[in-house]
Formats: sequence, structure tokens, C-alpha cells
Amino acid sequence: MKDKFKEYASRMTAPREAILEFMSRSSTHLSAKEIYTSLHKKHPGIGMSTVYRTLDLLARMGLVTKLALGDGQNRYEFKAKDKSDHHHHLICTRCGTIINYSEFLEEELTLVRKTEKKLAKKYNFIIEDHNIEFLGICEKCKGSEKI
Amino acid sequence: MKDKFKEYASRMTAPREAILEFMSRSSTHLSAKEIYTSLHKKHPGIGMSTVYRTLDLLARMGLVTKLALGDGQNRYEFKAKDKSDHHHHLICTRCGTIINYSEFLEEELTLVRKTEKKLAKKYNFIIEDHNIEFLGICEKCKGSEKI
DNA sequence: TCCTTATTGACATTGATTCTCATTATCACT
DNA sequence: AGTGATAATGAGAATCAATGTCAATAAGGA
Ligand SMILES: [Mn+2]
Ligand SMILES: [Mn+2]
Ligand SMILES: [Zn+2]
Ligand SMILES: [Zn+2]
Repeated sequence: MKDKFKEYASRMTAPREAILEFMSRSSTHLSAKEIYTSLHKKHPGIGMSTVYRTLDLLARMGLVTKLALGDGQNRYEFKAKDKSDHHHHLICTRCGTIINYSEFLEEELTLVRKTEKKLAKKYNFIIEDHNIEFLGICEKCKGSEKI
Repeated sequence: MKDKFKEYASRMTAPREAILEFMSRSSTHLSAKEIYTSLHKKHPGIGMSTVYRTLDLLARMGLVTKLALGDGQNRYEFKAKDKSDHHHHLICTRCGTIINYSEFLEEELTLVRKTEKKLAKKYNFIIEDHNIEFLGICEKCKGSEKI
């Protein structure tokens, strides 16, 4: 891992190690502040700036995904190298709940690849990633509908 | 249209009409400030707050889509009722360029519907919309790669 | 161990979005 | 057309995520 860091022109430091370790252990979609706060218990020294800078670095390294959901703060999620970790999102527009789903149909993956190829050619684009999200009302919010 | 507004608990006002009219005429993905500035020429009276409030209203009405791309400002796009207007995005992670594409394969639409149905059932979700975006490097940015 | 310099953290600053509130304008009802 | 209740507005303040500044620190090659 130290090597991977160097590749991105960086020294391996304690804060970076702590943040990466923390991210790799959490499975949710966390805001920078949530990460900062959680980390603060064991690592009181780590500042907010470093959290942002490191998350940005990890995103560039491809170890973390940055999610923009339009609620005023970005969220970050660890991305295992393991392909089986790849997933898409189901987002509740009422309460913000995010569900990961990865029970893809084979068709789904095949089609994504086919579409990528088509778009890359037509628009002369290098396609590196994709986001697919379905928006709606979650189970809980459905329940507390009538007020 | 006036009726549609009322349905959403609203009076029809000059600023709202101006903003809706402007949005329906533009075909890009505009930030609130861009909308404010463009509008300011013909309607110097309209304030920033009203732009935000009206965009939010239009989004709730389903006339406008709010895009969160994680670059620190949301963008808004008019959504014609016309189904043929539906499209997905191709986004350059270097320069932010957004390309609409809508040459869907039939498969694509079929699959989205099938996936929606599957997810709705499994997670007990009411699915109302979806976003699909491909990220990468656009033609222009590919050109100015080596610096 | 020493030295260069990448990295850090405290703090300031920016900038998008939201809030506040006195003023204005819409529209239902005469 | 006139009136009144009140929804909506706009100027400015406030909030708050994210970025910038910079002196102090620490990583790691020599
Ligand atoms: Mn996820
Ligand atoms: Mn678009
Ligand atoms: Zn919900
Ligand atoms: Zn580009």
C-alpha cells in the first residue's frame, strides 16, 4: 500500500493510514465531517483539512468514491478492489437513505459495456466509470406518508 | 400552467413566469447564478433567493431536474413533458462538460424498467426516477492531455 | 543522523445555499 | 373595480461545506 501511495506522489503518513484504514472498515456513505468526528476519538490530532485532502487523494487513487447527492455535502465510500463490490444505488428522496444493490442481471452488465462502447465511439470519449441510481420513496418513508 | 402552479400551493407571479420561461428556452445545465445573471438583463428585479426558491418549486413540480455533480454547485435543466426528451449524461471529469445522450437501445429502456420492478419489489421502494451517467475524458481534454 | 521538502493542522476565507423579515403583489370575494 | 388576507418577494444576514494560507512538523532518501 505504501507503494501505491508513492505512485501518486505521496508519502505514507499516519493520518493517511488512519483515514484509509477507517474508510476500509466502514461500509456506509460518509460525509467528511462524519469521518473527521469518528476518527477524532482515536486520532485527535487529525484536522479537517487533512481529511478532505486525503479523501481527495484516495479518490484519485481509486480507493474511494465521491458521491454527490445534492444535499449540500459530498459523501465518500470505500471501494474494494474486489469486482464483486461494484454496486449501484437506490436513494430515498425523502430521508436520504442510500441502499447499495449489486444483484445485477447479467444483461445489466453486458448492456453497460455495450453502451459504453457505443458512447465512446460516437462522442470520442474515454469512459472510465459510471453511476446508476434509482430515486424514490423508501419503505420507512412510505409508512409515515400520511401526516 | 397557472393551474399546475396552483396545484403546488402557489400563486402565479411574474418572477416565476420569467424563470420558467427562461428555463424552458435554455437547453443546458445551468447553475443558479447563471440563471440569475441571464435573467437579470430583462428582469433586474428578480433576486437570488427567488431564483433558488423557484427552481426548487419547479423541481418539485417535475418541470426541472436538479443535477448534483459534486463541483460545489448544483445545476438545473428543463425537463420537457415530451418523453422523447428523456436522456442520460456523459460527463467529463476534467473540464466538467456535460453531454446529453438519448440514442437509447430499446434494450436499455426495457432493462431499466425491469430493474426498477425488481428493486421496487425487493427493497419495498417506490421508484420514481433514475439517473444514469458515464464519467470519463472528453474529446477536447483528450487532446490537451500531454502538458 | 541529517536535510530537504511533502504534509500537516489551526485558522482564515470563499462561495453556494438558506434564512429573516419588512414590503409588495396575487387573487378570492365582494 | 375595490378590499383584505396572506403568499411571495428581495435585500441582506447567516450558515456551513470546502478550500486556501502558512508556520511547524515529520517522512524518508542520502
Ligand atoms: Mn454505495
Ligand atoms: Mn441533461
Ligand atoms: Zn426514506
Ligand atoms: Zn473535458
